[in-house]
Amino acid sequence: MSDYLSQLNDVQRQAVTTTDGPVLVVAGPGSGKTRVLTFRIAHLIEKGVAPWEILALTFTNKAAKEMKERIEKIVGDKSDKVWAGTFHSIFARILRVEADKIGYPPNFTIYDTDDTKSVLSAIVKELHLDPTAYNVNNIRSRISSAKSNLITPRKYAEDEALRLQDRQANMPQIYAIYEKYTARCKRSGAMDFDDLLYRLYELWHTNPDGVLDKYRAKFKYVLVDEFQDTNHLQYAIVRKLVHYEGSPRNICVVGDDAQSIYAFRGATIQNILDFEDDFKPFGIRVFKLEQNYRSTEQIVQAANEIIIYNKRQIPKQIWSDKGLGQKIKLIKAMTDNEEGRRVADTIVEQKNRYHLRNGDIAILYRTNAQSRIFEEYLRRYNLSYRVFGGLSFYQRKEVKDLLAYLRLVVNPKDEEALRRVLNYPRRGIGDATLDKLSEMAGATDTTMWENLLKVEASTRAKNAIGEFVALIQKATELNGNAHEVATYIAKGSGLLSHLKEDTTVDGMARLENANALLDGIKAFVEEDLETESTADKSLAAYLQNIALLTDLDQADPDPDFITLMSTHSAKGLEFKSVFVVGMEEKLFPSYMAMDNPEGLDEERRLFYVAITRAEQFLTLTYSNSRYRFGQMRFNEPSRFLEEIPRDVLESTSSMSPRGGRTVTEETSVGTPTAKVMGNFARRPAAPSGPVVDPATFKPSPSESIQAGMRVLHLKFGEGKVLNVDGGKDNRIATIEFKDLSDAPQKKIMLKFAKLQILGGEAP
DNA sequence: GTTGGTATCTGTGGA
DNA sequence: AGATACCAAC
Repeated sequence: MSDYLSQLNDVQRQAVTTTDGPVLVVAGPGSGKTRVLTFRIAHLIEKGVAPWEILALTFTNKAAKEMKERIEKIVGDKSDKVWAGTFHSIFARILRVEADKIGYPPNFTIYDTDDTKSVLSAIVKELHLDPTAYNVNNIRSRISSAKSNLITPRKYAEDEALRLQDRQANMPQIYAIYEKYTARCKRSGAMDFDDLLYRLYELWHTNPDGVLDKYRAKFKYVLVDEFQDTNHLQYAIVRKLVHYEGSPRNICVVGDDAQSIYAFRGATIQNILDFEDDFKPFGIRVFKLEQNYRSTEQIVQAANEIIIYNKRQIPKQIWSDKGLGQKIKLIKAMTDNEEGRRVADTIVEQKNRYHLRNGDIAILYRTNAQSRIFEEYLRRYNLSYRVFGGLSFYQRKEVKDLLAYLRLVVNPKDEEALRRVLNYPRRGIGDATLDKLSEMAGATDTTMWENLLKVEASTRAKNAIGEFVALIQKATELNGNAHEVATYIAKGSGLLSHLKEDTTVDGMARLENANALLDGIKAFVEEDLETESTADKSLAAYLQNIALLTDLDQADPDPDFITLMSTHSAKGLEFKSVFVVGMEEKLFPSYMAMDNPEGLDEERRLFYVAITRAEQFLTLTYSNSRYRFGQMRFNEPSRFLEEIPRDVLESTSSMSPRGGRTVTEETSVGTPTAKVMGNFARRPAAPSGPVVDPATFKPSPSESIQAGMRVLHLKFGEGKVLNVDGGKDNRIATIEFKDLSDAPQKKIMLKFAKLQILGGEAP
């Protein structure tokens, strides 16, 4: 397969074939980013680079999976050997091998967010702190961001600025919690999600036995996807690997500042800027992918104009040649219920009129909690759908309980697992005993497990503990595969019979879930048994396999389903028809982000991500009222709706008389939508920009715009055309606006531009 | 220690 | 509204 290069445009091809030295690819939505990444890897392999010398890091399992599949299509089986995966999974893989060098067992447990929160609340209790002031979510995010910025517990304690912030937030003891939490994780042989990064950094930084040099020699080519979503720590790790004296610096990062949506967990687009600076002395090449192959022009135009409202961005102009396409549809509903019904109605209509399949359609929302109403209507209309995100299978209580037993068999130090199941199902070991155990462990720096048989307790408790320990030990001695051990535990612990006792509907669902987990373990043991006789089918291997999974990986009986997911998880996906729902103030943008400009910009980027998922049809919906916190709330339409250019909007409004049918009136295309926009809360337009009175504004034909002219723009006011680039349909003007102090120069696509010529001729 | 009731908080996003 | 946290009674 060598004609793959012909499937690329010029810039893409350069990004693929510039294999050596540092490369930054700025990739707009739908610009073929994954294609560039996968072709680049394939190209490296064809050039003779060994697959295992290539490291490709992504953010989500989904992205990693897609990348691997696409590489396989080009180079075949060799693709297996490429180190492609999420930051967390690749780093976990390395850490398992090197664990002993940093004082961890190779079978270390990975704590998920729930485990972390549970450890934290135990610590808050032990330190006799007020749990209302010490909110575990807040503590967790403080600790997480400390780790992401390479601040150790000791440094934290010495950092006056951080300590002051904590005092002001009424949580002066965070530093102590951080220290205790770190110690407890280590004692439990456990790492949380941040530790998977942090400990790898520590490993490479301290470099015991020259371990870093080993990986530097191994990974000759490094690629990072979604670079705009990396945090300081992730970049520090990557830099350790490729940025050193004598390194060939074969690193390629791909990202889009406009799609950075994880600042809330420490991601920073500063990394892109730093990357440019760090590698400038080493001949960095920058490629911008600006052609969008996904969406029709009006969707691209809307996206371009929205993102202009953001303060900081890398200048680029995304364009499409897919034709104007359909206008963006706007649906206004009176209630959240009506919103659900009308989205379902529109889906039925689109399916009929355009012959769309369910799989062509997605409903995107800001918060997972919004999915319920859409589910109800889709079910009522008999439309097959699937909800992604939210409570995943592995987060359900009954699944976590069984998993906790299994974790304990693999790693008896795991305190969280022990706390979870020592008295579940009930066997008469209460909080008092648990507290005593914890205290003993803390005092002697041993694990709770080691103290189980020594602890002072009632006869009943002591007997129960004895049986419990015997059960776990016996499971360990079984030495069977994952499924044998799991079945033994599920029965022997009384967990299954306990679940069977509950005959309510919910109770039966729980039993089913526990059985589904056992089935899943069985499938794990049996898969590829013939082909890979050497594959590790132990319980430890199973747990490692699932620890970093998020989505429910069940085969769907009906593969043609409508996708329901959060705007965050939609990144990287595309659908013919996309519904972005709940376009309301305090919801999208989220109330959490509304009070600061950075937060608002991130919400806007999130909206940008959402609308650029659409290939042909984009529908935005909002509701006047919705239930939140069990109460009816009234919200204004989202400010983002106002930022969409009116001439790409088509609007539909409705009245739903009590018990009556929906009356739908379509506003004709092209009519100025003042009537609709009149419903919006009025807000100043562009940040600090002047607003031109639309009544007196008369746009000139775009062909007549030439360099040197003075022009008027509806949002940015008066400016001077510095130059005009590109030909025919895709002429792009660089214009300096005198009233925009921050970033006066804007690139504007003339085809869509609303510019009025004020004077000044082409020289 | 367990049970059952009431009070309280939560409800961005994800590996 | 729904889950969890907490408290008094057994």
